[in-house]
Amino acid sequence: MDAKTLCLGVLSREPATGYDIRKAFQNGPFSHFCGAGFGSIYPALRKLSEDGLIEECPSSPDVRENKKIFSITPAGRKALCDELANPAPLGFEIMRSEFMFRVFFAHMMPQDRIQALFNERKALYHDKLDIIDNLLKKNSILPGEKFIAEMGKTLITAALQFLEKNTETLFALTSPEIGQQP
Amino acid sequence: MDAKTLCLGVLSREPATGYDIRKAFQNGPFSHFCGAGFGSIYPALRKLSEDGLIEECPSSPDVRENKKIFSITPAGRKALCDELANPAPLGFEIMRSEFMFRVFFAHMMPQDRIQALFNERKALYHDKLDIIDNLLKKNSILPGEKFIAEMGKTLITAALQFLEKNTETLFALTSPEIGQQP
DNA sequence: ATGCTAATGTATCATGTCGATATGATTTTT
DNA sequence: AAAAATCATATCGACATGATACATTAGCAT
Repeated sequence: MDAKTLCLGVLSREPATGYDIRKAFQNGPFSHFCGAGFGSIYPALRKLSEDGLIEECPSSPDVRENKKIFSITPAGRKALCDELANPAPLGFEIMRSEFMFRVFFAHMMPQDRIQALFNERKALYHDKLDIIDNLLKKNSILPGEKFIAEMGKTLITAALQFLEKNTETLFALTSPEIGQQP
Repeated sequence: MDAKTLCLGVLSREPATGYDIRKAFQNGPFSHFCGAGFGSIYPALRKLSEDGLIEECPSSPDVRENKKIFSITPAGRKALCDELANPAPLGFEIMRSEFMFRVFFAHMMPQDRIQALFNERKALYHDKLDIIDNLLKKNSILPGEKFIAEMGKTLITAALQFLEKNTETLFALTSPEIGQQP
């Protein structure tokens, strides 16, 4: 699932600029299961444009110059449908967590540093929950979108609860004084 | 958190070949929260070697020729500790799921295709649970490792339960006959 | 024995992605 | 009116990914 398909997916909902698309990945409805940066988005938009899957909306006086609003074309919508229905085995299901990597090596870290990690991670989970809760408040939400938002909420809530329940257990098992052990 | 640090982390547990490291990311104790392919691992091992953070074990007659077993050096262990204790804000916490991306657009897909997706994803979750359960059976497991394995188990179980509980809800909300809607 | 398949192992390449950065316009705050 | 935040496009180097190539070893069936 490359950046082109991701952008096409975002644009299938409503016309948007490259900037808007990035927001959809950062804070928006896609933020908890996919993403892309400018370095992927702008090249993708160029290619999609060349292939006629999206097109630039005609400039209008009330829109800032050199701001490019793209909308999906019928061909683009078909391409997205085809890609979605593609029966090839599911590709990525990737969980990458620097938090987990660090906690994995808890025995090599000073305990106050682990504590800080936990607090930081809990705060981030709360932020993500807020984003999702806002999504769920919209009444225009489609079934698939709703399902995925609720799935995200469930997973993040589970992570949060796990952290809250098991923090003390971990601390009890790691000695406070151990920091560097070369 | 780059490939070098990831490899260093794996090697801090026991000496390993590039191939072993990849297995640790694919099926091993790191498989549910980080990863890297050969294209990242071998260059990382070369650089770590150049920097003296790991070293190649001397060849022995009972080990196959041109098989390179690396072990972490004291300098490498120190570098890992420093990196782990680094108080810079946590970097990645990335969830990328092609499954979620597709289900998000459930209204554009034939219902039997969604059903197939669900089954495929459930099977993968079960595989991952098996891997983690095997990790938890080892009695040499360290506290951090155990914590992360149990966190992974919790998250995957939550995902699985969510899918099982809510499949029917989603199906009820998406019309069976809708496939392509251009 | 012999052939066959799967697993082990190192390595590289084209392509794509990430994070940082540059640049400037517009809006909001002070 | 100045300052700060946000909006918006774009590119660059460094790195990651997935595919592929190639060779060895182990198991195992015929």
